[in-house]
Amino acid sequence: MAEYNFRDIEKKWQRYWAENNIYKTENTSHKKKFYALDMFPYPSGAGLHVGHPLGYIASDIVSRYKRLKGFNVLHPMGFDSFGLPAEQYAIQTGQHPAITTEQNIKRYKEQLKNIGFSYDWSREVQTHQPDYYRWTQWIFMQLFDNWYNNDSDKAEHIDTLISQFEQSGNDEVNAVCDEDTPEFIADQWNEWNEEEKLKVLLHYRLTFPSEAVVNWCPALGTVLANDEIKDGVSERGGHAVERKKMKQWMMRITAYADRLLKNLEHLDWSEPMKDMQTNWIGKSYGCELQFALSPLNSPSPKEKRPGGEAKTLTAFTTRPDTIYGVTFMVMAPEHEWVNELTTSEQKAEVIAYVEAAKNRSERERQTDVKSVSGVFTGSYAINPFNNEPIPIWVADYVLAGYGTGVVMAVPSSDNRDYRFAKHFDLPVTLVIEGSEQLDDPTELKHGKMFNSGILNGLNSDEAIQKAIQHAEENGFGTSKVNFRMRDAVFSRQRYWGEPVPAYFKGDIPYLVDEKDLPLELPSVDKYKPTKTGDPPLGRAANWTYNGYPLELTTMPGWAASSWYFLRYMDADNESAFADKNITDYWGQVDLYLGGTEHATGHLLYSRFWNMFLYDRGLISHDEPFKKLINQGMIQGVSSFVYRVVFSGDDKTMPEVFLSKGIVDRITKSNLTRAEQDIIEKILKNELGGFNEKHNTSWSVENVMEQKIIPMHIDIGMVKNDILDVGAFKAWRPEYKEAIIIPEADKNYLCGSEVEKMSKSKYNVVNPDEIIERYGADTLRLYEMFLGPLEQFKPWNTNGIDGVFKFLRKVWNLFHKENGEFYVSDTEPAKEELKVLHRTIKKAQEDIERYSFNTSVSEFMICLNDLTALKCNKAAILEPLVVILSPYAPHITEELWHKLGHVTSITQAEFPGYNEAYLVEAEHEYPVSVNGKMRAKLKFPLDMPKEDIEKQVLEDQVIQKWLDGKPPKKVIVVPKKIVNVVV
RNA sequence: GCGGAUGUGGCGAAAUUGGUAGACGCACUAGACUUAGGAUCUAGCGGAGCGAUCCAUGGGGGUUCGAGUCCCUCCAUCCGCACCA
Repeated sequence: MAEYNFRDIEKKWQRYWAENNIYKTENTSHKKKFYALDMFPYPSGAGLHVGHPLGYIASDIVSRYKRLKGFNVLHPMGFDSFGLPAEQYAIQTGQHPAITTEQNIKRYKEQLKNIGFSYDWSREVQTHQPDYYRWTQWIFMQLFDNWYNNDSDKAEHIDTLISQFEQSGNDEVNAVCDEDTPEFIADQWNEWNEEEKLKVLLHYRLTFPSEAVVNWCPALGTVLANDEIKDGVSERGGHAVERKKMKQWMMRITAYADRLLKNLEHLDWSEPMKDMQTNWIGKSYGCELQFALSPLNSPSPKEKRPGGEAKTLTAFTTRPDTIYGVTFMVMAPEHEWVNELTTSEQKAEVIAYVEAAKNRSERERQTDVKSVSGVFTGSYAINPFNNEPIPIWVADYVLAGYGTGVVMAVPSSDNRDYRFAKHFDLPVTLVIEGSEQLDDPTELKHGKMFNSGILNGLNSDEAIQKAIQHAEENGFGTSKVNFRMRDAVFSRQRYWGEPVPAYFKGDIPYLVDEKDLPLELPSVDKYKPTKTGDPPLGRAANWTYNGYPLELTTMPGWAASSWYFLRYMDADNESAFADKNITDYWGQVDLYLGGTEHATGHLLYSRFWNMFLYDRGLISHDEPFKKLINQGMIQGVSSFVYRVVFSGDDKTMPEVFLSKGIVDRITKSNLTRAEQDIIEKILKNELGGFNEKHNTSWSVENVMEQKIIPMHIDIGMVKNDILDVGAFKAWRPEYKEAIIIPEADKNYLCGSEVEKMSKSKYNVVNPDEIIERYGADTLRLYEMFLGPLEQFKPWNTNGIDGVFKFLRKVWNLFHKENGEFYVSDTEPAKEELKVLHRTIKKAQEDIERYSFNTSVSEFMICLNDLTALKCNKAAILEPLVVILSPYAPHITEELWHKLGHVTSITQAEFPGYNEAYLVEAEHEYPVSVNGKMRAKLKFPLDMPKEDIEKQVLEDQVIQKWLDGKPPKKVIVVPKKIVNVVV
C-alpha cells in the first residue's frame, strides 16, 4: 500500500505557503471582500490545547472556501497580550512580563502554524506593543474629549458643549452626565476660571475619573469588573472580592445603553447571546414617584415638616398601577438620607443595622438572599395618590445602585415585599382582582385593579398609563427608563497594561499631548504595589509629565480588545489607528467566531467603542460584528485517584490509594466479606513494610477509618480508566512508596469526570501530540467531525482513526502500491459524476450554514462511493481536491500539484455543481397507507399526479393493505412520498 | 426565583421547509486474505420475533393522512443573570 506521508507533506506546504506569501491579503481588490475573524487568544504559559483551534479551524474553512468562491478574504490573527498571569509570574520571579509574554506568543504561533491556518501574519497585532497601544491610548483620549448629546443621539466633541455653556449655561443641554451635575447659567460659566470649568466638564466627558464603589480584590491587589467576578470571587484564582470606594477612571458606556440594545435586533447573532446582552443592559420602563415626607415620627400628613422645606423621597417603580397597594417604603442602608429620616427612638437600632449591612460582604449578601432583615426608621412618607401615611424602613434587599435606592413596597404583588411584610407583620393591601383567592397573592401579576381609587376597574397595562399620567399632571412623578448596566470601571491597579495618557494638576486630569504617544510603560524595580498601596507604576522613577504626576493605574484587559479588529485592516499605519479608506473597504467583520464567555464583557465593550468611533466619523459602521458564532468549549476528561486522607498532620503517614470500585462499594457500604479480606490482606502486607521502614505502627483499622477524597492525576498515566501504577509512583516523590489497593483483577481503576480543560486538572490535551501522530489535516477534520460547532463536548480521540483512514484512503485511491501517483484521463461515467456533483452541492450547502460535521460525513460518503466505483479519474479528482481543500489543505495541495497544477490551490475556483447529474429520470417513491410505509414504486419524474395515483392503487401490495376498501384520497408529494389515506 | 438551551442505538451524531428515523464515523460480531499485525477487504449491528410484522427519538397528552420536527404539560441535565423594585 502506498504511504500517506503526512509529515513530509505538511511540512513541505507550510514552508511553500510562507515562502510565497500565499495568504497575504491586499487592501484593494476588484473582488468582493470577506472578513473572517477569530477572537484573539491570551497567550498563556500552558500553550494551545485542543479546544482552542476548534473555532479557528471553522473560520479557516470558511476563509479558504470564500477565497475559492472569489472573495478577497481578510483572515488575521494576533494576541491579547496584556494580562494578569504574566504579571503574577513577574511578581513571583521579578522577570519583566514582556519576556514571558513574548515567549508564549512564539510558542502559540508555532502551534498555530503547525495546524496550517491561512492567516495573513503580516497583519498580526500584539496588544502590548507600543505601536499598538499607542492607538488604544489615542482612542481613550478621544473619549475624554467627547460628550454624549441626547438630542443628536451621538457623541460630540467637548468644544460643542463648551460653546453651549458659553451661550446659555447647561439649562438647555440634553446630555448624558453625572447625577450630581450642578446647574448654571452662561454668566456663571464665563466667570469661572479654567480649573472650575474643567471640573464641570468632567461630569460630561465619556471617560472621567471618579470616586466609585468598586470590586477590590486584595489578593490580586486590583480592581475587577463585574464580569471578572463569579459567585462573589474573582474569576481567575477564586480570590475574595470586597466592595471599596476608590478613585477610578470610568467609561460612560451607559450613554450607549439604548443603542447597544436596539442594534441587537439587526445583528445575526444567536438568540441566547442577544438575550444575555439584553439582560445585562437590563432596560426597564416605569416611573419615578415622589413621596412627600411626614413630620418626623408622625403619621399625620397635615403638619409641615420642621425646617419648612418640603422634602420628598423618590422611588422608581415599573408597576405604578399598584400604587394603592403600597403599605411601606424601603431605603437601601447606604442611602444618604437614612440618618436624617431616623427618629431618635430608632437611632440606635438603625445605626447598628446600617453598620452590619456595610460589613456584610457582597458575597454574603448574594449567597444569603433568603433571610429577611430590616429596621424601621420611625419616619413616614405620604402616598401622593391617597395621602395615606406609609412607614419608611431600611433593608439591605434594596440596592443603593439601582433606581433611586428607594422602593415603594407593594407586598401584594412583589414577592420580596411580601416576605418582608410577613416577617415584620406589616399590612398587605390587595389591588388585583383574584389575588384574594391565592395563598400567595404575588403569584398573580396582572389583572383588573380594585381597592385602587382612580385606577379601579382598569387592567394593569391601562392602570400603569393612567397612574403615570396622573402623577405627571399633578407634579409628583415622571415616566422614567432605568438600566441595570452601570458605567464601566476603566482602571486597574496593575503594571502589565496600557498606561493611561493623563496627568494631574491637583485634582484636575489633563491629557498628554498626542505627539507624545505612545506613553510607554516605565520600568519598575518590582511589579507589586508600593508600600503606601499605590499601584506598581508608583514605583517608576520620574513618572511625570511636564513635572506633573501621571496616572498610576493602567487600562483593563478589555481596552485593547475593543478595537483590534480595526487594526488588522491596516496594521502598520503609523499616522492613524487605521486609514478610513481601508476601514471602509473592509467594513464589518462578516463572521466572528469565539466563545460565549465574552457575552457581557468584550462583545459589549467593543460594540461601545466601535459605536463611538462611528459617531465621530472615524469609521463607517456602527456595529463591528455582523455575524457571530459561538463555538462550544471542548472539555477535558479528568482522571481521579482516591486518596485516603489522614486526619492530623503526621508526617509519617502512608499514602494509600483505593481503586474506584472499592471506593464505590465502601461509600455504599456493601463490600462483601471476601473483598474486605483481600483489601485487608494487601493493606496489612504493605503496611507491614511501611511500618518497619518508618518505625511507625499504622494498622488496617487506622486506614479504613479515614476520609477518602478524589484527586486529579495526569491523564497521560491512565488508559481506559486503568492506572499505570509505575508511572504514578514516579510522578511525585511522595508517591514513590504509595500503597495502591487495586480491584480483584489487579487493575487500579480511576474515576473520570468531564471538566474544563486546565493545567491544574492535568487533563489538557495538546494538539501537537495529535499532529505528530495523525497530522494536522486529520486534526482539522476530526475537530469538525466531533459534532456541531456550537455544542459543548468532551474531547475524546475514539473516532479519530476513522478520519485518518478517510484521508489515507483518499491518498490510496490515486496512488499505486509503489507510491506512484496515477490518475486516468478517461471520461467519467454518469454515475461517477453524480457522486461528485452531489458532494459539491452538499459540501457547499453545509459550509454556507456552518454545519461542518455533516460536510465531513459527506466527503466520506463520496469516497466510499468512488472506491466502490474504482474511480481514479482526473476529471473527478480535480474538483474533489478543491472542495476538500478548506478542510484538509495539506494533502489536497499535494494532490493538486501532482495533478500538474503549478500554482497553489488558493487560486483555484470552487466548482459549481451540475443539477443535471443529480436529477434522476425516475424517482423511487415510498408509498404509505395512513402514514405507514408499505411499498416502494418507481415513477418518471414528470409523470402527472393522477397517473401516479392510478398506478399506486393498482399495485398489488397496496391493494392488500387497502383490503378492498376504496381510499379517501391519495397524497402525492413530488420527489418525496405517496400516501394513501383510507 | 427569572431567562436560555439540550434530551435520538453501546458511543460521537445525521435527518435543511412535518414525508422511508438512526446517514457518516467509532466500538462490537462474523468471515476473507494472510497467518500471532493496533494492516486491508466483505457482511452484520436500536429492541422483540423463525417470519410476515410490531415497538422505539426523556415521560404523558394533542393537531395531522403522516410528528424527532408543530402545540400543551411534566421530568432531567447544562448555561447565563440573580434581592434590578
